[in-house]
Amino acid sequence: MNAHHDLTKNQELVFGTLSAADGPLSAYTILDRLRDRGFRAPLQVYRALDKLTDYGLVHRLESINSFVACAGPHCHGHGSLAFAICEKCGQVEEFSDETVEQRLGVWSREHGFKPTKTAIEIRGTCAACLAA
Amino acid sequence: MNAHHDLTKNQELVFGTLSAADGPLSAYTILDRLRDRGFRAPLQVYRALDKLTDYGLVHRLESINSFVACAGPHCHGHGSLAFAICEKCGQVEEFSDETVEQRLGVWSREHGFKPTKTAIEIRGTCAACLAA
DNA sequence: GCAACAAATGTAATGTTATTACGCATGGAT
DNA sequence: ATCCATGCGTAATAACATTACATTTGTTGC
Repeated sequence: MNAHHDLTKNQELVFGTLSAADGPLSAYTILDRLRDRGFRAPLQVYRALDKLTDYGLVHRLESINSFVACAGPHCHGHGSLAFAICEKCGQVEEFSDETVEQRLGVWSREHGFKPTKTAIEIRGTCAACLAA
Repeated sequence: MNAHHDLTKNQELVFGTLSAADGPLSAYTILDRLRDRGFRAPLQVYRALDKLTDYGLVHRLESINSFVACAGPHCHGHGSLAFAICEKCGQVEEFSDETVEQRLGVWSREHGFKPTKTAIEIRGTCAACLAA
């Protein structure tokens, strides 16, 4: 589940759209951008997104109901990524922190909680927007 | 913004509903539970929830579009709370971790990012459900 | 008290996000 | 060739959230 997947046509289109975008997109925005490639229904997008997130190629930003292409190879092998989302410009920075992961892991172990998916999302204003 | 607020009638009703619930509720579930108290429209709920979250009495769980009453006094004075959400039974545990907060704060400072709201949500299976 | 202003409310309509249901097509594996 | 898993197309609907506008209530200063 970690390396080059053979994406289907729809998955390729959705992934391409997300990769080309300069920020996160909602499923419906993706749909709109793929209308002239034959997309007609939300489900076509959601199905592709499901697989792409399974593969780890795409991340869902829970707090803004949007999706981003994975920032790079660094995100593989990490249990939990973190995102900083600028509410001014919409840009997202993806990062991970060993210590944070570890602390959340400790909490889970101590409480007998078995985690499957972790969301860490900081909303605020990015450096560029603060400067402007 | 930290102590005993005078809640309005609607805020009281919504807060009461959330406090009485044994887990997170969606806005529409709250609406349904308050129909016989005169609630008719989603906005009545959303408006109350906005204030209650401002006051820190209620937290929004971004990853499941739901709301919970604050677990206790410990949550005041914390920048970022964390939640463990059981996908089996729907129970939520609220906690905070100094180290996690600190690490995310460090990242923000180092990247010139000014955070306003942070969501940390672990989804998985709780101890009780694992035992069953 | 009362005018002026801010906050909260009621209601309707609409916008946005996500899923269910059903049938068909495709591509291996036996 | 049949079976089965996966993917696809389409329509309908469910679930979540906001905008707009009119009215009421509450507070402040006079």
